[in-house]
Amino acid sequence: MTLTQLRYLVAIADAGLNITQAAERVFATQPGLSKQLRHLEDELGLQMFSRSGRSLEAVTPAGALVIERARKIIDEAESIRALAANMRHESTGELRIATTHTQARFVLPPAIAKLKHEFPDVNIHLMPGGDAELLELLHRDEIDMAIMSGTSSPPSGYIAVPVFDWERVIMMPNTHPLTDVGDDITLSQLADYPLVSYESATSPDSSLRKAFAAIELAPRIACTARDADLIKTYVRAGLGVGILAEMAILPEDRADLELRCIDNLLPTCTTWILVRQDRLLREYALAFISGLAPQIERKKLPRMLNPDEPDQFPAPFHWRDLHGSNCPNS
Amino acid sequence: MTLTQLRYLVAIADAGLNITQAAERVFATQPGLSKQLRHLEDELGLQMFSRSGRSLEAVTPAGALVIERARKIIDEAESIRALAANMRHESTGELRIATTHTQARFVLPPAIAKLKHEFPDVNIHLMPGGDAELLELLHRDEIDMAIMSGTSSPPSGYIAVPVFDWERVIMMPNTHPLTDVGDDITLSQLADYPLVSYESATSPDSSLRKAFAAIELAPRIACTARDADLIKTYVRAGLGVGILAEMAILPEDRADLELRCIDNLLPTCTTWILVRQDRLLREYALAFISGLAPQIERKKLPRMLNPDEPDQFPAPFHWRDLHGSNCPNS
DNA sequence: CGCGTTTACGTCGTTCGTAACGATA
DNA sequence: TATCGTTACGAACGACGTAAACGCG
Repeated sequence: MTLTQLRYLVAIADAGLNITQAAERVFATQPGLSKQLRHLEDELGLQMFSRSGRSLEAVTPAGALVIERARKIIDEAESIRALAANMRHESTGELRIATTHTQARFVLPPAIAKLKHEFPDVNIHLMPGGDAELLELLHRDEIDMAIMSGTSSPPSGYIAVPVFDWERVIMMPNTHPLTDVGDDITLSQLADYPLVSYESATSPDSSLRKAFAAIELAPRIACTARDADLIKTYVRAGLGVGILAEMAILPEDRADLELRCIDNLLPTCTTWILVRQDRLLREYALAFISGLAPQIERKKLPRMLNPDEPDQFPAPFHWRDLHGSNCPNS
Repeated sequence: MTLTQLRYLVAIADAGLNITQAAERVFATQPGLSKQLRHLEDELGLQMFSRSGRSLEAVTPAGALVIERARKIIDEAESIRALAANMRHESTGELRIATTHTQARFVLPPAIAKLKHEFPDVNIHLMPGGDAELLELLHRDEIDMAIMSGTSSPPSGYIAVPVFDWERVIMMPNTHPLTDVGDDITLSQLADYPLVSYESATSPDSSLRKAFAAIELAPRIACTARDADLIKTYVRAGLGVGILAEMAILPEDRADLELRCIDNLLPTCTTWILVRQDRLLREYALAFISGLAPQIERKKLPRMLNPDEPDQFPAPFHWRDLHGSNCPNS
């Protein structure tokens, strides 16, 4: 059993049992992986994958157990490498962040700029995606951290660093009938108009749907997008009332769009940074986290990320307390 | 970085930074380990050990972190091998148990006989030792499990399976003055005579000493031994009153020795099986555990030993409830 | 001078890539 | 026929052990 064999094994598992594709991902040749897989299976005396003909069909129960442990091993090995790089005060490397559009476009830029300033030789890769995709990337270890939001508790199985709380606001053209209602708009009034919001609003357990369901109404979602800029475009086009994150509001939006805060209508969201357990982060990744979440002391961060001694994270700030309110009616 | 390098690294650490000795333990040559250590250090770009001249002096802080993770890795690798052997229903292997003399002599024999009957091809190694040595062996991964007892909670950092509860009894020659006192002997009466007990009684935080300290007396320990048979010998020789585990009483002891139960004088002891976390046990090791601790269902055992889902262990039986009482006065 | 580490060197095993082959949809 | 996995083979590398040299107590 070698580390290489285990790395190949999980690569094959992660590539959906396609050895050729797995070989590309680990920068090796397909026969190499085939042979190493066979060697591993010979040594352990059991098949990791069930075969039909020559191609891999499914992961065997035994294989699943082995893969699970193999992941831990390569995780720890990667941690050793990261640890060594940290000890050498190496300031080059990669930082792969998967996140939603709103975070990438409106929240992360200052933190990334700061990071680039402190660590100019770090390559930052931003990967946009929906929540499920982010978790999948994190699980497959293709990213260092995922940054995502939610109204309830964060997904388990990862370390979740609370970054900040935020509210949703509504947005409509100046000419929209709802502008005459005044400052305090209700959910039932909102239910009268088509809405434009994030893709996640289509999920039946989204906080938006649940809020409407609580008063026995259902929102009419005219269209959805992952992209806050697209939502604004459709709102401007008159497709409906936009519901989006307060971070997404730019000063110039106020020129032609009417904003309203609806803090009491929808639950507060929290943005988390998700990190794999037992994965040691590079120095610059820690710097990035504490740059994004200033309530967390930089030097306490390593201990907080250690799953063995679960130090509690401090309560996050509210976005508004740091960046001011975008709400004329609050 | 290879698994071999990591194995060599922890071997060197465990051998007290003596590469030659480490080489013997891993069945390799000393230059081989030297070179692999150097390669690892070169690749990681940092020294695992500080050198003075040509010999290793101490573990560097970075080295300690690496070794810690390396241990996890070889642990997981070992688990994969064990898992594979289990899946193949292989019934050969080694079971290395470190335990105290009392357990080995009076408690384990039936369980070991049963194990040998079920798995005739398993080699069982029993290693006697004091509590500290057992923990050290367990930490160094030279044994599969440690079986030891205590009155308070078990040592942390390991999985502790409670096996059974037991009491201490006192033992003296027929001619001893205390035999006239009657059934209810008190601590202050005991304090009048020299005692013979286990080595652990010399420790200032032993439950024996603490029990005496609670009534502001100190026991006079005439002599101590790890070995219950030795304690009996010295009691027979008239050196003092023996205090030992009720499991250590044999029927023939009643012929020339007087026994008394002192359940209310000293706290109840619990015997635990200690297992390393994240270490997968072989099938026969699980069979041994459930043979020793019948209150634990065999099929629930794997889940209970998984540190991720801490299933509670059932409360252990009392020794007496399974094996009858050795006490004339109870 | 003994103990322990390093260096040097030759051998052996293993890994890896290229290329050809085979099976499958 | 395109795709994917296996087999074959040769080259290169790396690991290992033996033997000798080096420092240190």
